[in-house]
Amino acid sequence: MENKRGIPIPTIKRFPSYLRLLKVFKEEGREMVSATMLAEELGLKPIQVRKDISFTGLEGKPRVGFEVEKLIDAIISVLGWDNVTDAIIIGAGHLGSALARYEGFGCYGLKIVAAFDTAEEKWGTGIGEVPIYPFDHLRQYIAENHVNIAVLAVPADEAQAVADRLVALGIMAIWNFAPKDIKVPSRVVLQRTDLATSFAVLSARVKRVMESREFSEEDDSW
Amino acid sequence: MENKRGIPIPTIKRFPSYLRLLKVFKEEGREMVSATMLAEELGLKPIQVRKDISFTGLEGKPRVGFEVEKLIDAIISVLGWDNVTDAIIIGAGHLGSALARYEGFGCYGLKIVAAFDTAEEKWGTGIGEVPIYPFDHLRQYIAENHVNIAVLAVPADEAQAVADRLVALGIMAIWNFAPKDIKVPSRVVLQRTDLATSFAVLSARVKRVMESREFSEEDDSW
DNA sequence: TAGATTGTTAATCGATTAACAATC
DNA sequence: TAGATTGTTAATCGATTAACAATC
Repeated sequence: MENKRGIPIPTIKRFPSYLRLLKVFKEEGREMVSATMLAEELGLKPIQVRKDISFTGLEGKPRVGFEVEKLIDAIISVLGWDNVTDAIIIGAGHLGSALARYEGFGCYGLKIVAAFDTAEEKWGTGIGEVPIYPFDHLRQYIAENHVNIAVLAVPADEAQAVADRLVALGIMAIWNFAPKDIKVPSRVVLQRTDLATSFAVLSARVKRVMESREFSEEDDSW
Repeated sequence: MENKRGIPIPTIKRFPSYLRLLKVFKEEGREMVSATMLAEELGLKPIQVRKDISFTGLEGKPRVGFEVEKLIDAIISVLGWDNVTDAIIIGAGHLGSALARYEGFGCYGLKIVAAFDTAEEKWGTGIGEVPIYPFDHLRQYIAENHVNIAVLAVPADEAQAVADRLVALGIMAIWNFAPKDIKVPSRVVLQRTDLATSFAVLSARVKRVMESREFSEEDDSW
């Protein structure tokens, strides 16, 4: 049974890694897999993997583990990746285009159906299979195609204004790639993928390693 | 004073948001800012902002807050963004190219100095200012230019092999954008930016909202 | 001065990890 | 059977939050 708060975010974040690995195992014809083995491959602790899996509700067999296929289905199900969801990309610049072409989204049940941009010369063209429309078509497109998710890939200084507009048009979730913290009403799901955040963690860890190396060198002189 | 483990990762992750906002304030000519105000703007709690700032070692003034400029410097310093670090991009596909062109890296003290790709037709060309070299030049380039950080933007099935090679060539940190969990020795800093992880959180939250809406509808019938 | 804000210490909360009985 | 693995319950750990004295 799920707890009131639902599955913990850290667990959710580990699910895609499990899923990728499980798909490899399935390809290899493996039918059962133990938490121990998954943990080994992903550099996690077995108990953590077991705990994570328990949130899917799937039960394993002592001594053998879990059915690969059922585990895949269970994870896909809790993530809500079993139904394809349409999404639009706002901003067809370098990043927006790269995202529009990204094939991995298919695995997540995400389908990019259109891109929108202010640049007139892009209208009517496309990024791979994804057509590019003018900004002004947003309202009509969202209404006609029942799009719930928008991927925001516009410059930082336009992000808030565009988000406001998306919210006004009834968008339910915004995946924000702009390097800007935007505000949306609480009913709208806002997810950030911020390069700065990710790089900050890397920087801090690199800095720590450098400093510990300096210390070791100093220690040598003793 | 820093604790033994260093600054908590959640705090590190919030620093870039503070930094962006502080720069806006600086632009506007504001000299002092309170934790209360930063919290308000970013949707955080004042106490959390104060706690985070305390890790920089900067002291504020009761009633007024912190000096904007000093706070900016303090955050840049703890993140290690005060010195420019050279980095190379491995893989000049759509994502690699978008990353190579990304201007925001400058603010983080990150400079992309070269890209490497296996595709012969790309050699000698460039992405914006960034030259593209063949894979075989990696060893020489890293040795001659003392590059410590590599941005990995290759297909998932090549990621591990390329990472192994980078590690062998003495790379200190790998920023992995490939949708694959790779293994590196513990001395190498590995940072993932995984679209699947980010989207998983979004999906789970969207799913939760949808389910709660279903419940509300059911509730209506009572 | 009065009151907003800081910084510290303690309480709370949530996730991870440990311990261990149940199971095949 | 013996032993590896599961699932649960309790302990630990770390981050967030609350409470409050200190300060300008």
